[in-house]
Amino acid sequence: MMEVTIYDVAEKAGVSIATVSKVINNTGNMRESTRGKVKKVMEQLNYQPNIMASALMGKGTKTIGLLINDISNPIFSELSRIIEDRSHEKGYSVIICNTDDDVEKELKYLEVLQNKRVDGLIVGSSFKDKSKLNEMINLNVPLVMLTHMDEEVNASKVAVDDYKGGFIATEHLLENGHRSIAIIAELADSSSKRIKGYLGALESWGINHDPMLMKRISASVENGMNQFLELYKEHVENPPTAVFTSNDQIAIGVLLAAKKLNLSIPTDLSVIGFDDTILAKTAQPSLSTVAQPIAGMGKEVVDMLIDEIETGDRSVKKIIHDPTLIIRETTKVTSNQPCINSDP
Amino acid sequence: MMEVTIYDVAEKAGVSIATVSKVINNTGNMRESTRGKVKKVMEQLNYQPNIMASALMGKGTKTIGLLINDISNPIFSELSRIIEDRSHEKGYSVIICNTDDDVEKELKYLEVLQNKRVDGLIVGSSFKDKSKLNEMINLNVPLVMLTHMDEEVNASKVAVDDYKGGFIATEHLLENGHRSIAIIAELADSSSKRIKGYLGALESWGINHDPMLMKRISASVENGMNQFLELYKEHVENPPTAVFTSNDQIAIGVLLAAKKLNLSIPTDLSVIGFDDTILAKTAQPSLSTVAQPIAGMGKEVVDMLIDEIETGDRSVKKIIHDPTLIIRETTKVTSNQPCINSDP
DNA sequence: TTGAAAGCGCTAACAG
DNA sequence: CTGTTAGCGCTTTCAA
Repeated sequence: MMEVTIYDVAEKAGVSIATVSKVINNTGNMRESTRGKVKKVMEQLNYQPNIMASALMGKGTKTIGLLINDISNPIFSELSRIIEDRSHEKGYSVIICNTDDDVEKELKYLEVLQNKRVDGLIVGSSFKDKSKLNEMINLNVPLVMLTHMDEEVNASKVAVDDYKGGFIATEHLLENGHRSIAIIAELADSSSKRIKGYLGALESWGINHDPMLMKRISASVENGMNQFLELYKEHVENPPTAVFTSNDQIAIGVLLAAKKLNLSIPTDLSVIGFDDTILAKTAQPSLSTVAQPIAGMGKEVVDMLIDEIETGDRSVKKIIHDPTLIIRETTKVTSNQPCINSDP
Repeated sequence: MMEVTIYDVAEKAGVSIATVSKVINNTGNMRESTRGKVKKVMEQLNYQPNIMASALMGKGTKTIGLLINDISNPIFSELSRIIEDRSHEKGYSVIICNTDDDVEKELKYLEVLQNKRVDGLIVGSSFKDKSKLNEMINLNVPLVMLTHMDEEVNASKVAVDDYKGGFIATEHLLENGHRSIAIIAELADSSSKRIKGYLGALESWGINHDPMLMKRISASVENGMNQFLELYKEHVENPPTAVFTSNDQIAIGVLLAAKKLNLSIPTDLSVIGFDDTILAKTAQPSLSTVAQPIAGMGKEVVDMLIDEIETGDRSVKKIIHDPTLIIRETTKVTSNQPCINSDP
């Protein structure tokens, strides 16, 4: 059951291994008949070039590393799907790494990826140790950031304008008459920008921000639910009429909590999420949210990375997409009456 | 920015590369002081052994291939998370491949994975070309099937008892008084077993199966919705009172369709899904479903595979899990009145 | 206890 | 147009 090597095809085709190598890589000149003969033998023998060997010779591994927080989070699984598809189309495989926003894991994965000699990296998690990332960049490893716009990292990036996303979400709520708007955000860099957008919108409407209405948690449906339950308990006498969450998972949690509390949506409580994942579309009532152009971003990020890999061009590019407000049922104004204004 | 190699370490430590190799692999005997000295130098130089080179020498690549239909499907993203975690714990990386149940892609990925010399394969999609899989097995490639129990493939497997799952879901519906139960199943092997379970339950209750109530589609929320809309149109005068779907996504689609049709759940229509993904938990009303022990299965499958890889033991093992019926709101009997019986 | 040397499968000058 | 040859970084006898 020995692997068939370049020597086997060379022998069977009656040529040298150099010739075979040339037909594999489509390089050099040679008689068409020779090329054809070799190709035929390769097929007959079902020959598969050993990437390890060619990688050893300085060719790439045709593999990229994808660092994300957690693939089971719909935003990441949807992104990963696009990324894997596009990479595969272009002849690359992708190794996934779930960092869980954990410094140890981030470093460990970077190390693993490094000694597997991946051709490039897509960093889709808010990396804790930016210096390590810059170190990789200095090592000339192609690397592009996805979704996270850390200015400290000197790499190409594709992301959505998080500030704007937070702003339009909050503004939408304000336009619907809400004045007491809570925010539950996850503990990640991108969320900070969304929070700033929220703050910015409040300010531009001249509304004071109540720090008690801002909570930070790690992203999960359950945490979202528990956090809102708690927040509500803290404000029973004067609960917020709307809540903006930094992602859909948390928003779904809020919806679940609202159900427990017997609050009707959107009358008693309006909710708006972020990401426009499948969860937003399938929620009942369907979830208003801020959409990121997932498909486009996923494609761009691999195109940028592969371009860096193949051309060697390391110039830093940034693509920032505008987020889109998706209004669904959780923020619909059901009557002409705006929500009860809880402004003092 | 040259890579540091075993030669650099050897030179700086004043030993031969053979010695360095031995400390890398923790093999051979040598003076403790030598080992310590070499280790120190490796750290100083931040030396990372090149896996390509050692793979060339017949050592593994510490990489496994994961073939699934579509990572953006929650059941697969949840499974992948577990699988990647466990693999990483054991020192392996995982390359994901979305086959989309497409023969071409399956074959293409197999080829790619093969010439990347992955150490083993987890096949979590219903592979069309079983012979190709058996071919890999004959090539002595460690391979374990996940979720799919194709008897034609001679490999170890971990799966859930799909027949039983279909049976208990349907039986639950029957116990709730339903007699006209539709089934919408995806076009995959595992679904066939679920369908057989459905048929078996009907039969054991002496209910005739109406072929018009059975539909096959590819899995997605949208397809589920459209299919149910169509099915309903075909049966306006006498619609089914319950529907069993072969996965949660389709069930969510049915829920969405029911909303459009103004059917109240579970009174007018009861729905039960399969998989117990996040979609089932967050649906409103929450979705009854058949749970697979995702976490356990994910762990088992990598443990089995890595065991095959590392021990060389190719004996075929099968682990079949019992599914669990999860009753939530979409099949709750809300009053003492059972559903209207549409039996002739 | 250590090292010299052969070779894994492939690429890339360089010769012929 | 084709082949010879010298490595790529590592592992593994085998000898010292």
